Amino acid sequence: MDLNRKNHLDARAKVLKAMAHPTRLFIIEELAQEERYVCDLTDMIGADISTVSKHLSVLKQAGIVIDDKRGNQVFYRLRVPCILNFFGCVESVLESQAKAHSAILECPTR
Amino acid sequence: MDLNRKNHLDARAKVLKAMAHPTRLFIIEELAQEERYVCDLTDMIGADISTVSKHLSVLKQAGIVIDDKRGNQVFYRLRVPCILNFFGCVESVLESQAKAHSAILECPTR
DNA sequence: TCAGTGCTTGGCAATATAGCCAAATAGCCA
DNA sequence: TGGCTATTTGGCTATATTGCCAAGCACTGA
Repeated sequence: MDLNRKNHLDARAKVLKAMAHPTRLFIIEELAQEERYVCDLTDMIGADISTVSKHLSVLKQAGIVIDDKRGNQVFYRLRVPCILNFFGCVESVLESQAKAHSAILECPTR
Repeated sequence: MDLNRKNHLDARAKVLKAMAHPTRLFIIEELAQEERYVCDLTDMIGADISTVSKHLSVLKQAGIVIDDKRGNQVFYRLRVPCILNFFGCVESVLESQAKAHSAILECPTR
């Protein structure tokens, strides 16, 4: 396989991997509504604050969110607002699982 | 967090997780062109056939591909052809990493 | 029925991830 | 300065993932 292509696949896989966790998807959805600071998210998620902080750091590393320190709070927001457009097709996959096992599906029109 | 929402996040995370590997992204791209059988893909990827078979099984479990046995070959194809639409936004994330670190980006028009 | 091809599964070692607690850091305000 | 709040980092254990080899299974064709 072409090295250039390999690098590209690696880069895309990293972004997807960062998104591929329920807590991080939750964070992405919330940040799509409005920016939040860490304690905010921690209350909603109900995990240890250090756990939430680490999830945020994964998302930041992947370039999905950016942080903004104000006083002693750190606010996070989406760096790429379209990130949720993403899910039209994920939803199709999920619907397909609920349906007949061999069908090839139409794509959603968005 | 609402249990219903949690289940939904779990389900979406599973699909993303299945996609979040360079070899599996490669397979998805190839299958977007045309169906392939396992040896085909193995040659292109250059890993052990058992490794490729396991990647295919991950994609199948996630509902992303379906298999079709003909003779003693197994052909795979995408179950949800739109899966590649997915990447417009992933590309934005990648471009954003190449650019100024704090910018909020426009979404691609597709 | 037997050998050969194509694919999957089991088992293993190496590596990565998740989540908690405790400790460290940074900024605020008295 | 000292104490407080908000957040990150280090360290740990439990668990999951990856990729190889070897073994097994399914189909084909002589």
